[in-house]
Amino acid sequence: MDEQKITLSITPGPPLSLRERKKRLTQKTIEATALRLFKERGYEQTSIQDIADQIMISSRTFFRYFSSKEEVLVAPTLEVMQEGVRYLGELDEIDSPFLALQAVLMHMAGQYEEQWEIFLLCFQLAMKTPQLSYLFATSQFITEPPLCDILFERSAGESNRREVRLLVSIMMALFRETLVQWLEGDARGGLKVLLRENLDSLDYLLK
Amino acid sequence: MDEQKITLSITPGPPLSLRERKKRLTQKTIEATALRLFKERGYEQTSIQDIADQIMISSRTFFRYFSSKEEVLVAPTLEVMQEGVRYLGELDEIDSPFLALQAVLMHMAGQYEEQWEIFLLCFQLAMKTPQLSYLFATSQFITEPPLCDILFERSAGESNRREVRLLVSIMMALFRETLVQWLEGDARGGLKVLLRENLDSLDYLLK
DNA sequence: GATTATAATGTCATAGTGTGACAATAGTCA
DNA sequence: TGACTATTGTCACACTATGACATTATAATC
Repeated sequence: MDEQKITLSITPGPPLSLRERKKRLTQKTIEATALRLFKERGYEQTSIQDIADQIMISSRTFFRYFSSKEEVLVAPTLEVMQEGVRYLGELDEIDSPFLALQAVLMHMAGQYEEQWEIFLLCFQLAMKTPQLSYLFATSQFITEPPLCDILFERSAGESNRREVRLLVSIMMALFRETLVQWLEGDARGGLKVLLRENLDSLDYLLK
Repeated sequence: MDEQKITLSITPGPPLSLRERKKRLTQKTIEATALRLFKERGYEQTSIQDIADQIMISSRTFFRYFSSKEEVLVAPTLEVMQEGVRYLGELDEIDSPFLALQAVLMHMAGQYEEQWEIFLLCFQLAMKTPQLSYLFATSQFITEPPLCDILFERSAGESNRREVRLLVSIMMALFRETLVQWLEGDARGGLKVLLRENLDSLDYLLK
């Protein structure tokens, strides 16, 4: 399992320089340490200084990797979303935007399932801290525009921009709701299965 | 028009005490002043102290009315959403959750149209400040649960909780997207008309 | 391998957000 | 008027976030 992960992270680009490797390491170390402390003491009870002290960096360095304290919690979601965008861009042919999006969501669901522990932790932290409840929406605003662009380009003629945006926002909402339902059940069971169920419910719900 | 507004705000409850009237006044004064300064100087360039100085209150008092600087921008939206919840609760009969929600959204659209200047300003501020882009989603998390509760109670037997939540989150996403489309066009034209169009698009979009 | 260039980090100073504790003031009700 | 309570102001404080500049580590060139 570990080998596969390593392979996956090496594939893009030439062998990483020492600098790059160190940067990724500190980034991941910050993320892991922050999440651990958030879990142990709570989000608000953990200061940037606490995190920085644990791994012997200055608090200034923290902000060079994450633009805010909250971003640590958003980062994992953002990565999955960007992977989803990449996936859509590499689809061979886009017959229907609706079906293409379904494939993208399924792909993202797979990512969530792989790293379910991290996402469950982020979710539980967000639930405990009202200030963070918007956390799931934030990635959406970054992800929707590129998804719309790709879909509009690749399926032109069939649909206009307004409709594509509407479709994407609805599908992302469905995905977010599915995700929440899954995490509320402590990520037990398959996210993909739940997603399939909710997609199938669409037909008769909107009558 | 003004009389109608006054009537509406007096109707619930007995005549307001001096204290209550003063509280509402300062609340609205803070909101109006903050929005004006945000517009003039920009959101980040306006400190709480700036706002407090303008109306001669202490910055401490600001935080007694708004729990954060951002909340000033969310407050107007929140009011509309709460009004939407109230409206749903007072519907005579809920034949279909889907149709009931359409009525709620139309009602909320009316509120937005009435105060379009405020919402347009909030939208434009959110667009200029990346940190605020999530702003539209935040009200959603407060609104969706009560909507779901009412719908589930009043239409029991026909649908389960999972499906109701799915429906609500999708409809709210549709509304949010419609709202953004409207505000991007500087709130010209009717929001209700646009909402009707987007609702009608639903059928063939999800195929 | 020593020597520049450059990227990353640390240090310091600072503006601003948000909160608790308590004193001072204003409104309420007898 | 006087006692009671809600609201506000003052003060102190911890924390977030950023700019400027010095310091250290890596990269690249000879």
